[in-house]
Amino acid sequence: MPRDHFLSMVGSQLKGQSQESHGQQSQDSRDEILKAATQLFANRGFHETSMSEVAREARVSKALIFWHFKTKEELFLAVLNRLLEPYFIDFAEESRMLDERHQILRLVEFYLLFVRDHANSVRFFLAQMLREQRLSEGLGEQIMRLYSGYRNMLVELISRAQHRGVCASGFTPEDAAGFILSALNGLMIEFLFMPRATMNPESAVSMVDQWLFHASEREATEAVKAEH
Amino acid sequence: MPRDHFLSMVGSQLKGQSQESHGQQSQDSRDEILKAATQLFANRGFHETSMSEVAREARVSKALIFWHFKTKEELFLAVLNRLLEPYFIDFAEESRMLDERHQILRLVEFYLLFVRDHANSVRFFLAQMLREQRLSEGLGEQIMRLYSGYRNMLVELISRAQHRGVCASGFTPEDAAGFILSALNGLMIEFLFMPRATMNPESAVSMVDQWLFHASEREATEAVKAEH
DNA sequence: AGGATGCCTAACCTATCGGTCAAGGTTTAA
DNA sequence: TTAAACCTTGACCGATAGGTTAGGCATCCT
Repeated sequence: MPRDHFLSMVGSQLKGQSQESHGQQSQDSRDEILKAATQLFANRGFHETSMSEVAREARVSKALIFWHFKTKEELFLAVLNRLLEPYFIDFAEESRMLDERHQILRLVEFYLLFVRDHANSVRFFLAQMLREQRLSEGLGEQIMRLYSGYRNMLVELISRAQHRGVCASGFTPEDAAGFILSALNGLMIEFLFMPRATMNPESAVSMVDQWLFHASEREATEAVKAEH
Repeated sequence: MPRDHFLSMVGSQLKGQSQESHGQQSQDSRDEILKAATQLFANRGFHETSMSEVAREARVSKALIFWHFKTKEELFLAVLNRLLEPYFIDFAEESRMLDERHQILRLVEFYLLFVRDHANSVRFFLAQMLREQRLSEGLGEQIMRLYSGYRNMLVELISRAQHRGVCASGFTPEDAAGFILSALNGLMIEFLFMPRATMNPESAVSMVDQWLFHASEREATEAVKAEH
């Protein structure tokens, strides 16, 4: 059943980038600028970051930035793309061999690990989407696509597991997925805002396992480990 | 057991306000300015809003703003206070007569209704805390106090309910409160980001009721209604 | 050789930013 | 009546914002 590449859509990203192949020497400075800009935008946001700062940080003249990117906004969009890259992974690929239960658990674990490991950019995107709709139209769309892609995977997997009778079925797959996502987002919020929150993905995975598959706590822990 | 006013701390707010009683004529213009500034800051954020804009929106000269507030930052803090006011309510007062179960359910309902009715400022505070730590130090503290006040109420109520034997007790009150808060925050996220999310507080309350008190769905619905 | 093109900079431009100032009108109170 | 305190303004200030321009120095093609 080759519904491949649920989450792999690295192409066709935010509008307004489409950077053609330039010469090699320009690529270096362009990268330096992008690196600096990413750093600054992510830590301070769009309006709080000036082009002069970016230029200084990238050790480049301000005019060069405007040679690479027509406007500040275009630079910002390029940065968004850069930050967004790790969000697109090919999940189906790496978990094709697992049964539904382990795929679900892996998916849950993945969400939390991702938030933990990319806390900075997650925080940035959240703030960006809460504020400044204008600049984030494409971004919001993009992230919503990711989000509903993730949700659909969950729904699909739970549905399959239910049909095979290996999963609790006192609810629709949609409701179950919605519930899990709510819980995950709750954990995310806690992690992003409470400095000392530990955010233990293992215990979350174990709770989902108990809830969906009535696994004992011991079983659940082992299930996580078994995924390598 | 008079642990009064869990959430009532309207006094002692953000540093740097302390507005002495001015004459009456000044109060009007001050309010106009605050109203305009609140509007603008909440929709665009601090750096994206200029004093000239505020002046124009309030139909007042820019200099007058600086007569009322020494700096832009001071104006911003005053706005934060204004936005924060509805967050401080005296919950203990209004629910003293209810038993634990209904207090808990009321508390859960309150959280969701509040987020729904103050979506704009919630969104604003969230964005503000995700970005711009500098300006939000006091704010973050303040909100954390509110948040942990809320959590403590939950913990306390669940604990009492457990001791009276009217509440499921396969977990510590702290864990239960943490779980409920995660769920609530998950719903909040969904509501803030998904335009069409319905965010039905009743069904959430009913789920908590079923979970904590093993109430049937029918009972739970009635319990909510019974609170007036 | 020599122009076309690509990469890069110092200097500059205008608009707007947060903030000040000197002065004028209005109350209040002696 | 008059002076002090309060309220309000237009004009102004230096700094910095995003963005432009003219030109220098490579490199490549012919």
